[in-house]
Parts: sequence; C-alpha cells; structure tokens
Amino acid sequence: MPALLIMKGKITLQDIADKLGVSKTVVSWVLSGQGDSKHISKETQTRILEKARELNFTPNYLARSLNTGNTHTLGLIFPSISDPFYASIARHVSIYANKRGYTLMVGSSRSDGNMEDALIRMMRNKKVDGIMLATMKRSRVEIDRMIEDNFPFVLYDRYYPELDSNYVIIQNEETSYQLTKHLISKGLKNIAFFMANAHLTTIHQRYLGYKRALNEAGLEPNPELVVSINISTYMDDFAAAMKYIHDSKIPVDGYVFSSALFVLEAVEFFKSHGMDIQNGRHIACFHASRELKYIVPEMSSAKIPTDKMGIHLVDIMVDDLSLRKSGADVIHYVHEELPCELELN
Amino acid sequence: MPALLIMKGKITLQDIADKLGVSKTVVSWVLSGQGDSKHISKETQTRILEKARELNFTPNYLARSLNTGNTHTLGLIFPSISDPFYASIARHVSIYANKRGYTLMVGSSRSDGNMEDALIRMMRNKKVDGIMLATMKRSRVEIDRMIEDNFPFVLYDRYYPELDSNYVIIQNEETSYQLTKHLISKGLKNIAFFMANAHLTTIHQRYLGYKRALNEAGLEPNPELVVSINISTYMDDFAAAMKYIHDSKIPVDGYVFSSALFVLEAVEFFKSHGMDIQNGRHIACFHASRELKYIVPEMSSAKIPTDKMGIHLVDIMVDDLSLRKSGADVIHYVHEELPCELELN
DNA sequence: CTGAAAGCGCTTACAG
DNA sequence: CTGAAAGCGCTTACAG
Repeated sequence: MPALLIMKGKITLQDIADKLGVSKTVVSWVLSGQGDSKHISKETQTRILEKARELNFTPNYLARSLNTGNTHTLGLIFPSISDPFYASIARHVSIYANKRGYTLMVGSSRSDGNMEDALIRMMRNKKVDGIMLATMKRSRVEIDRMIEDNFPFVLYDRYYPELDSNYVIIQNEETSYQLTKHLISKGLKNIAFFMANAHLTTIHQRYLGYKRALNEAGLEPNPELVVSINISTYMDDFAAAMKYIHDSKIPVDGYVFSSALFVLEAVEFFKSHGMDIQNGRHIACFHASRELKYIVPEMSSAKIPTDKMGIHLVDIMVDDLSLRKSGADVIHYVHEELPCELELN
Repeated sequence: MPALLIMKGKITLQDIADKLGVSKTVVSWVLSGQGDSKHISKETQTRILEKARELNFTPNYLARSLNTGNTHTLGLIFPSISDPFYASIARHVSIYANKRGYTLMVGSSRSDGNMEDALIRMMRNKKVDGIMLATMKRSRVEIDRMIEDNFPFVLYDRYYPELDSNYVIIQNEETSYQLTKHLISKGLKNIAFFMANAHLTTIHQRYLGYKRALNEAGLEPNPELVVSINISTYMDDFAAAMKYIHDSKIPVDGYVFSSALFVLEAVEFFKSHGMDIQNGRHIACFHASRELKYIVPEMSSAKIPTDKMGIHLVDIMVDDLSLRKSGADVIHYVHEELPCELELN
C-alpha cells in the first residue's frame, strides 16, 4: 500500500476518522481517554485505538495546546549550568518535572539581565505553562510583566523578598550563622567573609548570618575582611582580594565562603604563599563537592538540599498551575525556606 | 481605558488589525518583518508597529508553528546532567543554540532506554525541529523511527557506527591509545583499564586504543585487569573490582580510566589500603576536573573539548535543518571526530 | 451514542 | 499596495 508510505509521519485525526468512517470528534475523544465518559461503544474505541497504532499516529501537541491553552512544558532559567549547584538543581527539576508529566525548556542567563529577559520572553511566547528562575537584581522588566499579567512563576535560590511571588530558597541567614559560629567555637577570631554578587538578597542574608555570629560572640567584624567579588571574574578578583589582605598583613585566621567556588582558589593561594592549609579546618562554605571535601577534609560546609529544592520547585509550580485551572480566585503564594544539612568539622 | 485591562495578556493579531482598520494579513506581514517585501506603506508599518508595542502584543508561537511547521526549538537528551561532562555539553549547547535563535528542550534519560524513548516521543510530539542525543545501546525503537520518518537528529558522545546518521564524538581510540602509551613510556607494565558501560561503542573504542598501545609495546594485556563496570552502581562495583585485584595480588602498576568518575574512588582506595598515591603519576583518565588535577597533580588526562562539541552539535543540527528546508533531496550525514587535548604528566 | 461546525492564533496562497 | 478566505491539527460546545 504505497499510500501508507507517502503519508508517513503526518497522520492526523482526520485520516483515522476517514479510514474508519467516523467523525474526528470521536477519534479525538477516544484517543484522549474520554471514550468511556462520552459513551463511545467499546467496539468503536477498539477500532480507533488499533487504527491509530497501525498508522503510527502521534498527536500534534502544538494543535492541542493551541486549543487547551496549556503546553505541559515548564521553563527553567539559571545563571549558569556549569556551576555544580545549578547543574544539580537542573537535574532534579528535569527528572521530577518529567515524572509529573511536564517537559522542561531551559535557558542559561549567564548572569545577564538582558539575556534573562530575552529567555523569559521567548519561553512565554512559546507558551510554557510556567517559569522557574533564579533571577538577577537588575532584570526586572519581564518579572514585573509576569506579575502584571499574572503569569505563573516560581523563584529559586535568588529572589526578592519584597516581591509577592512563589519562591523556594534555603535558610541563608541561619546557615551562614551556624557555619560562622562553628568557626568561632574553634577559637578563630578574625574571620573573613567572601561573597559573590553581594547585591543579591540571598547573598546578603548569608552576610547577615555571618555578622550575627560575630556580634553574638562579641567580635568586631573587620570591614576589610568582608569581601565582595564579581562572579564573572571571580578567579582573578578572588586572588587579588586574598593578596591584598595578605600583603596588608590584615589579621585573618578563618574564612567563610558564600560559594564553594572559592575554596579551591583559597587552597591554591595558601599553598603558593607557603601558608598552612590546615586541612581546611579554618574554612566554612556552602555546598562543597566530594572532591573539595577530599582536598580539605576538615573544612565545614552546609549541604544545600538540591534534591528537595528541585522537587519543591516543581511541586509549587504544578500546584499553582492546578489551583489556577480549578479557578481559584486568590492565589496564595508559597514561600519555602529549606534548612541545610551542616557538616561541621 | 478599562477595556485594555481586560484584554491583558491575550492580544492577538486580529485586535491590532481591528483597532487600526486594516486586515490581519497586513499586520502579520509587518510584524514578521515582511512589510517592505510586501510593499506595505511606511506609514501603515509604523502604525502597526506602534500599536503592537502599545498593546504589548506578543505573538503566539504555537499558532505560528502550527502553520510554518517549525518551532525553532531543539531537543537535547543526556544520560545524566550530574555528570560534569554532560553538564558542560548542556551548557554550551544551551548558550549556543540560543545564539543561533533556538530554544532548548532537555531531558535526562538516566541511562534508561525506556526513558530515552519516552523523551524522544514527547519531544517529537511537541514538534521540536530536531533532537541531539547521547544514546543507549538498548533503546533503538525511537531512534529507528526517527530514521524511518527521516526526522532530523544528531548523536553525540555515544553513537552507533553502523547507523547512517549525524554524529559528533571524540577520537576515542586514538586518545585512549595516547594515554596508555604515555603510561607505558613511564615504564609501567601492568596497566589496568576500567570502563563503564563497556557495551557502548564509545567505550569499546577506548578499550581498543588501550589494547593497541599495549600490543605495540609488546605487552600482553591481562584480561583480569580489564574491568567493566555498571555505571549506575559504579561506586560499589569499582571498589569491589579494585579489592579483587588487590586481594588476588594480581600485579598492577598503572591505571587507565574511561571516566574521571573513577579517579577519586581509586585515590580513596589507595589511601585506605596504605598504598602510595604517587600523585597520580600512574593514572590516566578522560576529562579530569580542576579539583581532580589538584588532588593528583601528576595524573595524565585527556580534555574533552565540550565547548567545541556543543557548538558543532548545534551547527550540524541547524545546518541539517536548513538543508532540508532548502529542499535538498539527499541529506549528507556529518561524522565529526574531535581530537582531545592531552595533558601528559 | 455520534457528527457538523466553530474556534485556538497565526500564515499564506489567491484575488483584486 | 491591500483584504477575504482557507488552512495548520487539534478540542469542544452544540445539536441531533
């Protein structure tokens, strides 16, 4: 039957309906599982199902989505997937979204506000049902628009407390406080705090936790030991900052890092300056990798639960979506603050 | 103007056409940049553009795609995004695809053939223009269907040599040969080869390179030193294999690892058994991380050019797409084998 | 139980 | 230079 060959890959509902002498309405119902509720005879249902299989019919979701208004596709935006933290989030979100029946569209903003805006716009034009994003401070155009349009989105990791939106973050202040407190309990008195992107609320809160621990211990924070780094040039900036502290002979005996990215830099700095690495016992950081723990086994760290974070992210997103679908008049935003698992050494 | 508020977020071409008293054909042309070629007066074009901006019109790409037959969305499938190698590929593909005007849909197969098939099916139903995937041996149903349907796809990293399809891989045999040869040049004679997923062509070729180097040096490969590991349980399996070799007192003085994942396991094994880690000078592996190089600075490794790989992947995909669009009758498949940068210590 | 018809929001021949 | 009309492939009231 050459006709079959010619039609390959472009079978439509109409084709099935024609071959079977029924209307495409019925075919649509049966294929979307509404056969029973629409009281289609078992026999007709079977004929349709079999013909669909025989012709290798696959529904065109574009057409379906144009009708139903939802694509069952979610957008995920991150600053950089090469950061193991975001890679881990992406992993869990992707797997769990699939499990809940959603496909994932992704985009890397490279910490660029315009890029982030472009991604949001593109995803919205492509009609994703909702967007999950770790956002920048500057790029507020499209975020404001999402709020204005009442478009569903969830922030993660980086967020705006003043914004009434869903978000899932970690206990930044508390965790940072605990890490710092632990270093203090070891007798360290001149503890430095290194942070990337200090303008982000997330990072600022980590700074506040650090400060609270110092204050509580009656220690005076030395402003010269609070270092803000530009993440896009962090390797150079970090080394420069370390060198400045070192050369200026500013007393320092402990380090809290807002990101694990700094740890290896620090270790290499210590090494190249003949300083004792101390197995990292004077270091604390967020989200250390296994390799890092091997390198500085006595470092303390806070494990960010990326698995829980990813799952909650999707759950909040999907719940929000079904709330709206059920016609809820008032959306209640979810603010989730996950605790970190502390590994204090 | 309350009417404006009510319509928020659902402005269509028709709305613009109505307000301006023109047909939606013209609006469509102007907004898709065909204004000049269709000889629409400058004045009309300006009015349309301004009204579109004023109403904050955003085109519904679903509707457009249903017409044009392309979504400008690409699918990317990987076994696991938590493997830094695939994370790096994903990063470059995502950024470069955006640059070339495409959005990325992703999915993690978790090395599960059925999952991979499901992802391919889902992406095809959602009408991605093409799929880029690192595939499994077992899941051939949907791959065969893509070939049958002449659906555009590109394999990467893992591929089937017998399949006439696009692919971009690295020089597996040659790179493995060079790494092994280098260990031999250090005087090592009993070199083990550890591989995950030996059934994959990619991995088998690395084994062949290892073997060639041994043969060339007149060394007899010891079958007991060629270890195949199941990737999903690699931590336990690896330790068990190391222990077996160690306990059986099988002579071994060098290690080639098909994946960097094994290196830290090996180092920890050496350490816990009181063996000399030798700074890793008896180890060679694929795609070492910076942390790993710090831990075993004298290890040799091959750097997989994930940047080039990701870019080529997208280029091959997009070129294939435009070839088809231009109505090329014969598709010429691209087989790209990228060299690795060797770091021999 | 079943079908004809309208519609989702675009694009694109086709006809002036 | 411009518009009416058909169509992309589905879903879903509406009417028998």
